[in-house]
Amino acid sequence: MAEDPLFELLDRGVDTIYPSRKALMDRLSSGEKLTLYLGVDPTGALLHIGHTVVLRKLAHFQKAGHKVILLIGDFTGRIGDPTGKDKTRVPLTSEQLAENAKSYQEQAAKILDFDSKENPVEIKHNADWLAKLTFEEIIKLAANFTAQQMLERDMFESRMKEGKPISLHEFFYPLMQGYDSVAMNVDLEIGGTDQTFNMLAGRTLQRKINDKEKFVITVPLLADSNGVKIGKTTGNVIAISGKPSNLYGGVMSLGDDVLLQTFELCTDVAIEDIAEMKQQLEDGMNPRDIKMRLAREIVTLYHSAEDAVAAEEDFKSVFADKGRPKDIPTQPAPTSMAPLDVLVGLKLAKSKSEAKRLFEQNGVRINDEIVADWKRDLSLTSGDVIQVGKRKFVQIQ
RNA sequence: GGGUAGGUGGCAGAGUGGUCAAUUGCACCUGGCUGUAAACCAGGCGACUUCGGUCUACGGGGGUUCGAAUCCCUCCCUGCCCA
Repeated sequence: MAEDPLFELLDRGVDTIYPSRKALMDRLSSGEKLTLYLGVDPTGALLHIGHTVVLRKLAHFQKAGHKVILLIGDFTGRIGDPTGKDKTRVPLTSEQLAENAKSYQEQAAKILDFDSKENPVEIKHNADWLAKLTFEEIIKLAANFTAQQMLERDMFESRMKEGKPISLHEFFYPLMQGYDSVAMNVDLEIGGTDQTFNMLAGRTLQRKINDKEKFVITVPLLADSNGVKIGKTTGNVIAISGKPSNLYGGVMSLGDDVLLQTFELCTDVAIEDIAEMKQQLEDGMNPRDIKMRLAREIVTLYHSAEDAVAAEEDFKSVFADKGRPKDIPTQPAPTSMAPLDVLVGLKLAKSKSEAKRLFEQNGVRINDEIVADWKRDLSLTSGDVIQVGKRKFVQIQ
C-alpha cells in the first residue's frame, strides 16, 4: 500500500516504462525530483481526448512536484512534415508557429498548470538548439545509430515490406527528437506508444553524450476494438475545447468497447469504481448509462459540473426525445428562399447537390416537420428552426 | 548508369478504348432501430441543372480516335532488380 501514490503515476494509463518500472520506481522512491518533458507538434490542431491521456500523465507528475517541460517542436514545423506522403505540407511561418503554440498552450492549460508559483510547467522550443547544429555535429549525432537500428522501427519495416518509399530525411526525426533530450538534459520523457522509437533514440543519446539515464514512459493510444486510433486522422475528433454539448456528444459516440479504457485513461475515477462498472456491464447494464457517466466526468473535467448537467439534458432531449437543444445558433434569414440555397447559405450543406440529397433523404426538418420538396420556395420567418440530420440546428434571426 | 513495374476519388485498392462520375473496403452523410451520436440494417457519397441533362475529373503537358483512366509521345515522381 505504501506505493499507492506511485500506482497512479506508474501504472494507471501507462503502457511501458523503459528501461523498467522498477528502475524508475527506485529513482522516485528516493524522493528525487525529476525533469521530464513532452514534445508536441505545433500543427494548430484542436486538442482532442486522445491527447489528454499523455497530458494528464504529465499533470500527475507536476502535482507530485516534478519539473515538467512542454516542448514545442517548432523546428519540425519549420521544415515540414516528414511522413506527408501525399501533400507536401508547406512549412509553417514563424507567425503561424507562434500562434499554434499559443493555442496549444491555452487548450493544454485545462490540464497542465502553467501559472503555478512554485512549480509551473515550462515551455521550450526545440528550434532554439536544433537550428544551431552544424552539419558536422549532425553527422556525429547520426554516427550513434546504425542503418539497421533505424530500419528496425516497425513503421519503416512495414513500409520496406510494402515497397513504400522512405525518405532519407525521415531518419533524422529520431535524431532531432533524441537530441532534445540531450539539450534539455532531462530525466524522463513521456509520449504515446507511437513515439517509442524516437523517445528511445533520446535515451541512447542521453547516455552516450551526457552519460545519464533517461527514462521513457509510453502511454497507450486511445483506440477502439478494431485498433483504430481515436484521433484526427480517423475523423473521430472529440475536441476538449468548444461547446460542452459537443464534447458530451462526442464521448457518447465512442464505441461501447472503449468505455472502460477511456475511464481509466481520461478520468480521475478510481480504479475500484472502474472495476465495479466492468462488473455492472457484465451483469447486463446498458452501456449507454455508463457512457453517460463518462461523458459527464469528462465534461466536468474540462468545463464544469453545471455544464455537464446541461449537456446531458440537451443530449437527452435531442436524442432520446428527439427534441431540440437549448441554445440553437441563430443566423440571419438567407437572401434566397430556394430550399437548396437556404441550406447552403446557412452552411448546413456544402453544395447544392448535397443539400438536394439531404432533402431527398428526409434529412431536413423545418419546425419539426420533414421537408422533402426541394423545389418549392420556403417561407422562413424569424424564429423558425431548421434542422439537418439529428444534430444540426439553426434558428432564423 | 542499365533493366523493369507503377502513379486512379479523403485513404486503401479495382478497372486497361465506348455500357466509367469510375467495382469494392474504410472514413463520412441521411434514414430506420435501440430511451447511446455505440452496435446493427438500408440508402447516399464530384459540381451545376429549366431535372431532360450539362460540365470538370483517373501524376503534368501534348497526340491518335467518332470516342481515352484505358493507346502513342514527352516531362515529373516512386518501388523493385542489376551495376
